[in-house]
Amino acid sequence: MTLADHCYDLIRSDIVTGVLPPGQPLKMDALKVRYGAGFSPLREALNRLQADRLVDLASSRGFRVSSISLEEMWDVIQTRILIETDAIRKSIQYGDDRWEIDVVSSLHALSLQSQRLNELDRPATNEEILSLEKRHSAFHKALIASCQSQWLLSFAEKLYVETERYRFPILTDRKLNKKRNLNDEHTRLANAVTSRDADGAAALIEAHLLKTGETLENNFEIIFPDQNQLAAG
Amino acid sequence: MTLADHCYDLIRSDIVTGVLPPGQPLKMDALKVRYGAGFSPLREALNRLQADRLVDLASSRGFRVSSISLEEMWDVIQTRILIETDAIRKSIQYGDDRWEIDVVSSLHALSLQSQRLNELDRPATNEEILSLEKRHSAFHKALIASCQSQWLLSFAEKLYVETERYRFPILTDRKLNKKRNLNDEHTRLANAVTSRDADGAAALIEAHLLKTGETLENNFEIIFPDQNQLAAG
DNA sequence: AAATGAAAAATTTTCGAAAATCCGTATCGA
DNA sequence: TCGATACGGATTTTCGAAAATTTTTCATTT
Repeated sequence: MTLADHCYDLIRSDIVTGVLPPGQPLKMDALKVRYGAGFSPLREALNRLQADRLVDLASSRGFRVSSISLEEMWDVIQTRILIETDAIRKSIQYGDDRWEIDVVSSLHALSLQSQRLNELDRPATNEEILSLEKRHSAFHKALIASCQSQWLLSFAEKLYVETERYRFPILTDRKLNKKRNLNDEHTRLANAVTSRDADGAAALIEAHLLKTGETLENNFEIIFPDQNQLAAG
Repeated sequence: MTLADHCYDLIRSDIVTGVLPPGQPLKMDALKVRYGAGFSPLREALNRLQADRLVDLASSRGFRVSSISLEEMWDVIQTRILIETDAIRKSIQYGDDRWEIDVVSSLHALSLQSQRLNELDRPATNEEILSLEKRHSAFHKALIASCQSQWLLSFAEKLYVETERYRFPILTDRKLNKKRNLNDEHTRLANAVTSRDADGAAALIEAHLLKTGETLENNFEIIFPDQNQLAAG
Protein backbone atom coordinates (compact mmCIF):
# COMPACT_ATOMS: atom_id res chain seq x y z
CA MET A 1 0.00 0.00 0.00
CA THR A 2 1.33 3.42 -0.94
CA LEU A 3 1.32 6.49 1.27
CA ALA A 4 -1.42 8.00 -0.88
CA ASP A 5 -3.62 4.95 -0.19
CA HIS A 6 -2.95 5.30 3.51
CA CYS A 7 -3.79 9.02 3.52
CA TYR A 8 -7.00 8.25 1.65
CA ASP A 9 -8.08 5.76 4.31
CA LEU A 10 -7.18 8.07 7.18
CA ILE A 11 -8.86 11.19 5.82
CA ARG A 12 -11.93 9.26 4.76
CA SER A 13 -12.24 7.79 8.21
CA ASP A 14 -11.80 11.22 9.81
CA ILE A 15 -14.58 12.61 7.62
CA VAL A 16 -16.95 9.74 8.39
CA THR A 17 -16.33 9.89 12.13
CA GLY A 18 -16.74 13.65 12.12
CA VAL A 19 -13.20 14.42 13.29
CA LEU A 20 -13.08 16.55 10.17
CA PRO A 21 -16.52 18.21 10.30
CA PRO A 22 -18.64 19.17 7.26
CA GLY A 23 -17.52 22.39 5.62
CA GLN A 24 -14.08 22.33 7.23
CA PRO A 25 -11.37 23.83 5.00
CA LEU A 26 -8.49 21.43 4.49
CA LYS A 27 -5.26 23.38 4.41
CA MET A 28 -2.34 21.55 2.92
CA ASP A 29 0.11 22.54 5.65
CA ALA A 30 -2.22 21.37 8.41
CA LEU A 31 -2.83 18.07 6.58
CA LYS A 32 0.91 17.61 6.17
CA VAL A 33 1.36 17.82 9.92
CA ARG A 34 -1.70 15.75 10.84
CA TYR A 35 -1.05 12.86 8.45
CA GLY A 36 2.73 13.05 8.27
CA ALA A 37 2.94 13.02 4.47
CA GLY A 38 4.07 15.35 1.72
CA PHE A 39 1.95 17.25 -0.77
CA SER A 40 1.79 14.55 -3.42
CA PRO A 41 0.18 11.67 -1.52
CA LEU A 42 -2.18 14.08 0.25
CA ARG A 43 -3.36 15.68 -2.97
CA GLU A 44 -3.84 12.26 -4.56
CA ALA A 45 -5.95 11.16 -1.63
CA LEU A 46 -8.00 14.37 -1.77
CA ASN A 47 -8.61 13.95 -5.48
CA ARG A 48 -10.02 10.49 -4.84
CA LEU A 49 -12.16 11.77 -1.98
CA GLN A 50 -13.51 14.43 -4.29
CA ALA A 51 -14.74 11.70 -6.62
CA ASP A 52 -16.43 10.12 -3.58
CA ARG A 53 -18.15 13.49 -2.96
CA LEU A 54 -16.62 13.57 0.51
CA VAL A 55 -14.59 16.71 -0.22
CA ASP A 56 -15.19 19.68 -2.49
CA LEU A 57 -12.48 21.21 -4.60
CA ALA A 58 -12.62 24.81 -5.82
CA SER A 59 -9.99 25.58 -8.43
CA SER A 60 -6.92 27.11 -6.78
CA ARG A 61 -8.93 27.64 -3.64
CA GLY A 62 -8.20 24.31 -2.07
CA PHE A 63 -10.21 21.47 -0.60
CA ARG A 64 -12.86 21.41 2.08
CA VAL A 65 -14.99 18.70 3.65
CA SER A 66 -18.26 18.61 1.72
CA SER A 67 -21.33 19.85 3.49
CA ILE A 68 -24.25 17.79 4.71
CA SER A 69 -27.96 18.50 4.94
CA LEU A 70 -31.24 16.69 5.50
CA GLU A 71 -31.96 17.05 1.82
CA GLU A 72 -28.70 15.42 0.84
CA MET A 73 -29.24 12.67 3.41
CA TRP A 74 -32.59 11.75 1.88
CA ASP A 75 -31.04 11.84 -1.57
CA VAL A 76 -28.47 9.29 -0.41
CA ILE A 77 -31.14 7.11 1.22
CA GLN A 78 -33.41 7.18 -1.83
CA THR A 79 -30.52 6.38 -4.15
CA ARG A 80 -29.37 3.59 -1.87
CA ILE A 81 -32.87 2.09 -2.02
CA LEU A 82 -32.76 2.17 -5.81
CA ILE A 83 -29.29 0.63 -6.02
CA GLU A 84 -29.47 -1.88 -3.20
CA THR A 85 -32.91 -3.32 -3.94
CA ASP A 86 -31.72 -4.03 -7.47
CA ALA A 87 -28.39 -5.36 -6.27
CA ILE A 88 -29.90 -7.70 -3.67
CA ARG A 89 -32.26 -9.16 -6.25
CA LYS A 90 -29.36 -9.89 -8.55
CA SER A 91 -27.31 -11.17 -5.64
CA ILE A 92 -30.05 -13.65 -4.74
CA GLN A 93 -30.31 -14.65 -8.37
CA TYR A 94 -26.61 -15.32 -8.91
CA GLY A 95 -25.30 -16.10 -5.41
CA ASP A 96 -23.86 -19.53 -4.65
CA ASP A 97 -23.28 -21.43 -1.39
CA ARG A 98 -20.16 -19.46 -0.60
CA TRP A 99 -22.17 -16.23 -0.76
CA GLU A 100 -24.96 -17.50 1.51
CA ILE A 101 -22.36 -18.62 4.00
CA ASP A 102 -20.74 -15.18 3.93
CA VAL A 103 -24.08 -13.51 4.62
CA VAL A 104 -24.78 -15.76 7.58
CA SER A 105 -21.31 -15.45 9.05
CA SER A 106 -21.12 -11.68 8.66
CA LEU A 107 -24.52 -11.41 10.34
CA HIS A 108 -23.24 -13.50 13.22
CA ALA A 109 -20.08 -11.42 13.53
CA LEU A 110 -22.21 -8.30 13.62
CA SER A 111 -24.68 -9.59 16.22
CA LEU A 112 -21.86 -10.79 18.49
CA GLN A 113 -20.36 -7.33 18.69
CA SER A 114 -23.79 -5.71 18.87
CA GLN A 115 -24.76 -7.94 21.82
CA ARG A 116 -21.44 -7.29 23.51
CA LEU A 117 -21.86 -3.52 23.35
CA ASN A 118 -25.46 -3.76 24.55
CA GLU A 119 -24.47 -5.64 27.69
CA LEU A 120 -21.77 -3.15 28.61
CA ASP A 121 -22.29 -1.33 31.91
CA ARG A 122 -20.17 1.57 30.62
CA PRO A 123 -20.24 3.64 27.43
CA ALA A 124 -18.59 1.87 24.51
CA THR A 125 -15.14 3.04 23.54
CA ASN A 126 -14.54 4.60 20.15
CA GLU A 127 -12.61 1.51 19.14
CA GLU A 128 -15.50 -0.78 20.05
CA ILE A 129 -17.86 1.32 17.99
CA LEU A 130 -15.47 1.31 15.05
CA SER A 131 -15.38 -2.48 15.24
CA LEU A 132 -19.19 -2.57 15.25
CA GLU A 133 -19.29 -0.25 12.29
CA LYS A 134 -16.81 -2.40 10.40
CA ARG A 135 -18.99 -5.47 10.88
CA HIS A 136 -22.12 -3.54 9.96
CA SER A 137 -20.50 -2.44 6.75
CA ALA A 138 -19.32 -5.99 6.04
CA PHE A 139 -22.83 -7.37 6.48
CA HIS A 140 -24.42 -4.87 4.14
CA LYS A 141 -21.69 -5.51 1.61
CA ALA A 142 -22.17 -9.28 1.89
CA LEU A 143 -25.88 -9.03 1.06
CA ILE A 144 -25.22 -7.61 -2.40
CA ALA A 145 -21.78 -9.10 -3.00
CA SER A 146 -22.85 -11.60 -5.65
CA CYS A 147 -24.94 -9.21 -7.75
CA GLN A 148 -22.34 -9.56 -10.53
CA SER A 149 -22.25 -5.84 -11.23
CA GLN A 150 -19.08 -4.00 -10.40
CA TRP A 151 -20.83 -0.71 -11.10
CA LEU A 152 -23.64 -1.35 -8.65
CA LEU A 153 -21.13 -2.45 -6.02
CA SER A 154 -19.00 0.64 -6.42
CA PHE A 155 -22.02 2.93 -6.23
CA ALA A 156 -23.38 1.09 -3.18
CA GLU A 157 -20.03 1.46 -1.44
CA LYS A 158 -19.90 5.22 -1.99
CA LEU A 159 -23.47 5.72 -0.85
CA TYR A 160 -22.93 3.58 2.23
CA VAL A 161 -19.96 5.66 3.31
CA GLU A 162 -21.93 8.85 2.85
CA THR A 163 -24.76 7.60 5.10
CA GLU A 164 -22.22 6.71 7.77
CA ARG A 165 -21.33 10.40 7.97
CA TYR A 166 -24.81 10.99 9.37
CA ARG A 167 -24.98 7.79 11.42
CA PHE A 168 -21.60 7.50 13.10
CA PRO A 169 -21.89 10.57 15.32
CA ILE A 170 -25.20 9.19 16.61
CA LEU A 171 -23.54 5.92 17.57
CA THR A 172 -20.87 7.69 19.59
CA ASP A 173 -23.18 10.14 21.33
CA ARG A 174 -23.79 8.67 24.75
CA LYS A 175 -26.74 10.94 25.52
CA LEU A 176 -28.84 9.44 22.75
CA ASN A 177 -30.57 6.16 23.47
CA LYS A 178 -30.71 3.83 20.55
CA LYS A 179 -33.85 1.83 21.08
CA ARG A 180 -34.06 0.55 17.55
CA ASN A 181 -33.38 -3.14 17.29
CA LEU A 182 -31.22 -3.47 14.24
CA ASN A 183 -30.45 -7.10 14.98
CA ASP A 184 -34.01 -8.04 14.19
CA GLU A 185 -34.00 -6.24 10.88
CA HIS A 186 -30.67 -7.70 9.93
CA THR A 187 -31.72 -11.22 10.84
CA ARG A 188 -34.90 -10.96 8.78
CA LEU A 189 -32.78 -9.75 5.85
CA ALA A 190 -30.45 -12.71 6.15
CA ASN A 191 -33.42 -15.06 6.36
CA ALA A 192 -34.95 -13.65 3.20
CA VAL A 193 -31.61 -14.16 1.51
CA THR A 194 -31.15 -17.78 2.57
CA SER A 195 -34.70 -18.60 1.50
CA ARG A 196 -33.93 -16.86 -1.82
CA ASP A 197 -36.91 -14.56 -1.44
CA ALA A 198 -35.93 -11.68 -3.73
CA ASP A 199 -39.14 -9.66 -3.32
CA GLY A 200 -39.00 -10.07 0.44
CA ALA A 201 -35.36 -9.09 0.67
CA ALA A 202 -35.89 -6.03 -1.53
CA ALA A 203 -38.84 -4.93 0.61
CA LEU A 204 -36.86 -5.46 3.81
CA ILE A 205 -33.88 -3.47 2.50
CA GLU A 206 -36.18 -0.64 1.49
CA ALA A 207 -37.92 -0.58 4.87
CA HIS A 208 -34.57 -0.83 6.66
CA LEU A 209 -33.16 2.14 4.75
CA LEU A 210 -36.27 4.27 5.17
CA LYS A 211 -36.19 3.63 8.89
CA THR A 212 -32.51 4.52 8.92
CA GLY A 213 -33.34 7.77 7.15
CA GLU A 214 -35.93 8.60 9.78
CA THR A 215 -33.49 7.90 12.57
CA LEU A 216 -30.91 10.12 10.92
CA GLU A 217 -33.49 12.87 10.43
CA ASN A 218 -34.64 12.68 14.06
CA ASN A 219 -31.10 13.08 15.35
CA PHE A 220 -29.82 15.48 12.74
CA GLU A 221 -30.45 18.76 14.55
CA ILE A 222 -29.04 17.42 17.80
CA ILE A 223 -25.86 16.10 16.27
CA PHE A 224 -25.32 18.75 13.61
CA PRO A 225 -26.76 22.01 14.87
CA ASP A 226 -26.90 24.65 12.13
CA GLN A 227 -25.42 22.31 9.51
CA ASN A 228 -28.52 22.11 7.37
CA GLN A 229 -28.55 24.04 4.09
CA LEU A 230 -24.86 24.70 4.46
CA ALA A 231 -24.51 23.84 0.80
CA ALA A 232 -26.36 27.01 -0.13
CA GLY A 233 -23.70 29.24 1.44
CA MET B 1 -8.96 25.75 -14.37
CA THR B 2 -5.81 24.12 -13.01
CA LEU B 3 -3.40 22.00 -15.01
CA ALA B 4 -4.66 18.92 -13.22
CA ASP B 5 -8.21 19.67 -14.42
CA HIS B 6 -6.92 20.09 -17.95
CA CYS B 7 -4.97 16.82 -17.86
CA TYR B 8 -8.07 15.07 -16.56
CA ASP B 9 -10.14 16.32 -19.49
CA LEU B 10 -7.48 15.43 -22.05
CA ILE B 11 -6.75 11.94 -20.78
CA ARG B 12 -10.42 11.16 -20.31
CA SER B 13 -11.12 12.25 -23.86
CA ASP B 14 -8.22 10.14 -25.16
CA ILE B 15 -9.57 7.10 -23.36
CA VAL B 16 -13.12 7.60 -24.65
CA THR B 17 -12.00 8.16 -28.24
CA GLY B 18 -9.71 5.14 -28.07
CA VAL B 19 -6.49 7.08 -28.63
CA LEU B 20 -5.43 5.41 -25.40
CA PRO B 21 -6.73 1.87 -25.96
CA PRO B 22 -8.05 -0.47 -23.23
CA GLY B 23 -5.29 -2.16 -21.26
CA GLN B 24 -2.63 0.35 -22.32
CA PRO B 25 -0.03 0.97 -19.61
CA LEU B 26 0.31 4.65 -18.80
CA LYS B 27 3.94 5.42 -18.09
CA MET B 28 4.53 8.67 -16.28
CA ASP B 29 7.38 9.78 -18.53
CA ALA B 30 5.34 9.22 -21.68
CA LEU B 31 2.37 11.10 -20.18
CA LYS B 32 4.66 13.96 -19.23
CA VAL B 33 5.72 14.34 -22.84
CA ARG B 34 2.25 13.83 -24.33
CA TYR B 35 0.39 16.21 -22.05
CA GLY B 36 3.17 18.66 -21.27
CA ALA B 37 2.71 18.58 -17.51
CA GLY B 38 4.69 17.47 -14.49
CA PHE B 39 4.08 14.48 -12.23
CA SER B 40 1.72 16.16 -9.82
CA PRO B 41 -1.13 17.27 -12.10
CA LEU B 42 -0.86 14.05 -14.07
CA ARG B 43 -1.12 11.87 -11.00
CA GLU B 44 -4.05 13.92 -9.71
CA ALA B 45 -5.84 13.47 -13.00
CA LEU B 46 -5.13 9.72 -12.98
CA ASN B 47 -6.43 9.38 -9.45
CA ARG B 48 -9.71 10.97 -10.50
CA LEU B 49 -9.90 8.75 -13.56
CA GLN B 50 -9.42 5.75 -11.34
CA ALA B 51 -12.52 6.75 -9.39
CA ASP B 52 -14.33 6.92 -12.75
CA ARG B 53 -13.15 3.36 -13.42
CA LEU B 54 -11.47 4.56 -16.59
CA VAL B 55 -8.00 3.61 -15.38
CA ASP B 56 -6.73 0.88 -13.06
CA LEU B 57 -4.08 1.52 -10.46
CA ALA B 58 -1.93 -1.29 -9.08
CA SER B 59 0.05 -0.22 -6.04
CA SER B 60 3.53 0.87 -7.09
CA ARG B 61 2.97 -0.71 -10.47
CA GLY B 62 1.46 2.33 -12.11
CA PHE B 63 -1.68 3.11 -14.03
CA ARG B 64 -3.20 1.53 -17.11
CA VAL B 65 -6.33 2.15 -19.14
CA SER B 66 -9.01 -0.14 -17.75
CA SER B 67 -10.07 -3.05 -19.89
CA ILE B 68 -13.38 -3.46 -21.65
CA SER B 69 -15.50 -6.50 -22.40
CA LEU B 70 -18.99 -7.40 -23.55
CA GLU B 71 -19.82 -8.39 -20.01
CA GLU B 72 -18.76 -5.03 -18.65
CA MET B 73 -20.63 -3.23 -21.44
CA TRP B 74 -23.89 -4.96 -20.49
CA ASP B 75 -23.26 -4.19 -16.86
CA VAL B 76 -22.99 -0.50 -17.75
CA ILE B 77 -26.13 -0.62 -19.90
CA GLN B 78 -28.18 -2.43 -17.25
CA THR B 79 -27.02 -0.02 -14.57
CA ARG B 80 -27.77 2.95 -16.81
CA ILE B 81 -31.30 1.62 -17.28
CA LEU B 82 -31.76 1.41 -13.53
CA ILE B 83 -30.37 4.90 -12.88
CA GLU B 84 -31.79 6.76 -15.85
CA THR B 85 -35.32 5.41 -15.72
CA ASP B 86 -35.52 6.51 -12.12
CA ALA B 87 -33.87 9.84 -12.86
CA ILE B 88 -36.14 10.67 -15.80
CA ARG B 89 -39.23 9.94 -13.70
CA LYS B 90 -38.02 12.33 -11.04
CA SER B 91 -36.98 14.83 -13.67
CA ILE B 92 -40.49 14.82 -15.14
CA GLN B 93 -41.93 15.14 -11.67
CA TYR B 94 -39.83 18.13 -10.61
CA GLY B 95 -38.89 19.81 -13.90
CA ASP B 96 -40.11 23.33 -14.64
CA ASP B 97 -40.51 25.29 -17.88
CA ARG B 98 -36.80 26.06 -18.07
CA TRP B 99 -36.04 22.33 -18.01
CA GLU B 100 -38.56 21.47 -20.75
CA ILE B 101 -37.09 24.22 -22.89
CA ASP B 102 -33.59 22.84 -22.36
CA VAL B 103 -34.72 19.37 -23.45
CA VAL B 104 -36.30 20.72 -26.61
CA SER B 105 -33.39 22.97 -27.50
CA SER B 106 -30.72 20.34 -26.86
CA LEU B 107 -32.71 17.92 -29.02
CA HIS B 108 -32.77 20.46 -31.79
CA ALA B 109 -29.05 21.16 -31.49
CA LEU B 110 -28.42 17.43 -31.71
CA SER B 111 -30.65 16.83 -34.72
CA LEU B 112 -29.13 19.79 -36.60
CA GLN B 113 -25.65 18.32 -36.37
CA SER B 114 -26.96 14.80 -36.98
CA GLN B 115 -28.73 15.93 -40.16
CA ARG B 116 -25.65 17.85 -41.29
CA LEU B 117 -23.40 14.82 -40.96
CA ASN B 118 -25.94 12.58 -42.71
CA GLU B 119 -26.05 14.82 -45.76
CA LEU B 120 -22.29 14.95 -46.10
CA ASP B 121 -20.89 13.49 -49.33
CA ARG B 122 -17.59 12.75 -47.56
CA PRO B 123 -16.72 10.99 -44.29
CA ALA B 124 -17.20 13.21 -41.26
CA THR B 125 -14.10 14.66 -39.70
CA ASN B 126 -13.12 13.74 -36.17
CA GLU B 127 -14.02 17.23 -35.08
CA GLU B 128 -17.50 16.99 -36.56
CA ILE B 129 -18.06 13.72 -34.75
CA LEU B 130 -16.82 15.17 -31.49
CA SER B 131 -19.32 17.99 -31.88
CA LEU B 132 -22.10 15.45 -32.49
CA GLU B 133 -21.03 13.50 -29.45
CA LYS B 134 -21.03 16.66 -27.34
CA ARG B 135 -24.62 17.42 -28.33
CA HIS B 136 -25.65 13.81 -27.79
CA SER B 137 -24.24 13.94 -24.30
CA ALA B 138 -25.95 17.28 -23.63
CA PHE B 139 -29.33 15.90 -24.71
CA HIS B 140 -29.10 12.85 -22.48
CA LYS B 141 -27.99 15.04 -19.61
CA ALA B 142 -30.86 17.46 -20.18
CA LEU B 143 -33.47 14.69 -19.94
CA ILE B 144 -32.55 13.89 -16.33
CA ALA B 145 -31.22 17.29 -15.31
CA SER B 146 -34.10 18.21 -13.01
CA CYS B 147 -34.28 14.91 -11.11
CA GLN B 148 -33.11 16.78 -7.98
CA SER B 149 -30.60 14.09 -7.06
CA GLN B 150 -26.93 14.96 -7.28
CA TRP B 151 -26.04 11.33 -6.66
CA LEU B 152 -28.12 10.04 -9.55
CA LEU B 153 -26.67 12.71 -11.81
CA SER B 154 -23.09 11.90 -10.91
CA PHE B 155 -23.65 8.18 -11.42
CA ALA B 156 -25.40 8.78 -14.74
CA GLU B 157 -22.49 10.91 -15.91
CA LYS B 158 -19.92 8.23 -15.12
CA LEU B 159 -21.94 5.49 -16.77
CA TYR B 160 -22.54 7.61 -19.86
CA VAL B 161 -18.82 8.21 -20.34
CA GLU B 162 -18.11 4.51 -19.99
CA THR B 163 -20.65 3.62 -22.71
CA GLU B 164 -19.04 6.16 -25.01
CA ARG B 165 -15.85 4.11 -24.86
CA TYR B 166 -17.72 1.38 -26.73
CA ARG B 167 -19.73 3.72 -28.96
CA PHE B 168 -17.25 6.35 -30.12
CA PRO B 169 -15.01 4.05 -32.17
CA ILE B 170 -18.12 2.87 -34.04
CA LEU B 171 -19.02 6.45 -34.94
CA THR B 172 -15.60 7.11 -36.40
CA ASP B 173 -15.29 3.85 -38.32
CA ARG B 174 -16.22 4.73 -41.87
CA LYS B 175 -16.63 1.10 -42.94
CA LEU B 176 -19.58 0.56 -40.64
CA ASN B 177 -22.95 1.78 -41.83
CA LYS B 178 -25.09 3.20 -39.11
CA LYS B 179 -28.64 2.54 -40.23
CA ARG B 180 -30.19 3.13 -36.87
CA ASN B 181 -32.27 6.27 -36.75
CA LEU B 182 -31.42 7.79 -33.43
CA ASN B 183 -33.25 11.01 -34.27
CA ASP B 184 -36.56 9.20 -34.07
CA GLU B 185 -35.82 7.70 -30.69
CA HIS B 186 -34.59 10.99 -29.34
CA THR B 187 -37.62 12.87 -30.62
CA ARG B 188 -40.00 10.37 -29.05
CA LEU B 189 -38.14 10.77 -25.76
CA ALA B 190 -38.45 14.54 -25.89
CA ASN B 191 -42.15 14.22 -26.70
CA ALA B 192 -42.76 11.94 -23.73
CA VAL B 193 -40.99 14.51 -21.58
CA THR B 194 -42.98 17.51 -22.79
CA SER B 195 -46.24 15.61 -22.32
CA ARG B 196 -45.02 14.67 -18.82
CA ASP B 197 -45.48 10.98 -19.51
CA ALA B 198 -43.18 9.42 -16.92
CA ASP B 199 -44.01 5.78 -17.70
CA GLY B 200 -43.62 6.40 -21.41
CA ALA B 201 -40.31 8.20 -21.00
CA ALA B 202 -38.94 5.48 -18.73
CA ALA B 203 -39.96 2.80 -21.23
CA LEU B 204 -38.40 4.74 -24.09
CA ILE B 205 -35.14 5.24 -22.23
CA GLU B 206 -34.98 1.55 -21.42
CA ALA B 207 -35.66 0.54 -25.02
CA HIS B 208 -33.18 3.11 -26.27
CA LEU B 209 -30.43 1.80 -24.00
CA LEU B 210 -31.13 -1.84 -24.76
CA LYS B 211 -30.93 -1.09 -28.45
CA THR B 212 -27.70 0.78 -27.87
CA GLY B 213 -26.33 -2.25 -26.04
CA GLU B 214 -27.21 -4.48 -28.98
CA THR B 215 -25.51 -2.12 -31.42
CA LEU B 216 -22.41 -2.07 -29.26
CA GLU B 217 -22.45 -5.86 -29.00
CA ASN B 218 -22.82 -6.29 -32.76
CA ASN B 219 -19.85 -4.08 -33.48
CA PHE B 220 -17.68 -5.10 -30.56
CA GLU B 221 -15.63 -7.78 -32.25
CA ILE B 222 -15.02 -5.65 -35.33
CA ILE B 223 -13.90 -2.62 -33.40
CA PHE B 224 -12.12 -4.32 -30.52
CA PRO B 225 -10.73 -7.62 -31.81
CA ASP B 226 -9.46 -9.80 -28.96
CA GLN B 227 -10.41 -7.24 -26.30
CA ASN B 228 -13.08 -9.36 -24.67
CA GLN B 229 -12.30 -10.98 -21.33
CA LEU B 230 -9.15 -8.91 -21.12
CA ALA B 231 -10.05 -8.27 -17.51
CA ALA B 232 -9.33 -11.91 -16.71
CA GLY B 233 -5.68 -11.60 -17.74
C1' DA C 1 -17.92 56.44 4.65
C1' DA C 2 -17.46 53.58 0.61
C1' DA C 3 -14.87 52.13 -3.19
C1' DT C 4 -10.53 51.34 -5.51
C1' DG C 5 -6.27 49.35 -6.03
C1' DA C 6 -1.53 48.22 -4.92
C1' DA C 7 1.45 45.62 -1.81
C1' DA C 8 2.09 41.91 1.42
C1' DA C 9 0.82 37.60 3.29
C1' DA C 10 -1.17 33.21 3.03
C1' DT C 11 -2.18 29.34 0.33
C1' DT C 12 -2.48 26.33 -3.50
C1' DT C 13 -0.39 24.26 -7.44
C1' DT C 14 3.46 22.65 -10.07
C1' DC C 15 8.04 21.08 -10.86
C1' DG C 16 12.04 17.93 -11.07
C1' DA C 17 15.34 15.72 -8.09
C1' DA C 18 15.71 11.95 -4.79
C1' DA C 19 14.02 7.81 -2.56
C1' DA C 20 11.58 3.63 -2.84
C1' DT C 21 9.90 -0.09 -5.39
C1' DC C 22 9.45 -3.31 -9.08
C1' DC C 23 10.96 -6.30 -12.92
C1' DG C 24 13.95 -8.74 -15.84
C1' DT C 25 18.38 -11.00 -16.05
C1' DA C 26 22.21 -13.32 -14.56
C1' DT C 27 24.43 -16.04 -11.17
C1' DC C 28 24.74 -19.54 -7.88
C1' DG C 29 23.80 -23.86 -5.46
C1' DA C 30 21.17 -28.07 -5.09
C1' DT D 1 17.46 -28.49 -14.98
C1' DC D 2 15.29 -26.06 -11.60
C1' DG D 3 14.58 -22.77 -7.96
C1' DA D 4 16.26 -19.21 -5.21
C1' DT D 5 18.61 -14.92 -4.84
C1' DA D 6 21.17 -10.87 -5.82
C1' DC D 7 22.11 -7.27 -9.03
C1' DG D 8 21.02 -3.25 -12.14
C1' DG D 9 18.03 -0.70 -14.93
C1' DA D 10 13.41 1.00 -15.40
C1' DT D 11 9.56 2.97 -13.19
C1' DT D 12 6.72 4.69 -9.65
C1' DT D 13 6.19 7.37 -5.58
C1' DT D 14 7.41 10.99 -2.46
C1' DC D 15 9.49 15.21 -1.06
C1' DG D 16 10.16 20.20 -0.43
C1' DA D 17 11.48 24.27 -3.01
C1' DA D 18 9.68 27.46 -6.46
C1' DA D 19 5.95 29.46 -9.17
C1' DA D 20 1.31 30.88 -9.49
C1' DT D 21 -2.79 32.22 -7.43
C1' DT D 22 -5.91 33.94 -4.00
C1' DT D 23 -6.84 36.55 0.15
C1' DT D 24 -5.93 40.09 3.33
C1' DT D 25 -4.33 44.53 4.56
C1' DC D 26 -4.14 49.17 4.20
C1' DA D 27 -3.34 53.55 2.09
C1' DT D 28 -5.62 56.56 -1.32
C1' DT D 29 -9.30 58.61 -3.78
C1' DT D 30 -14.06 59.79 -4.67
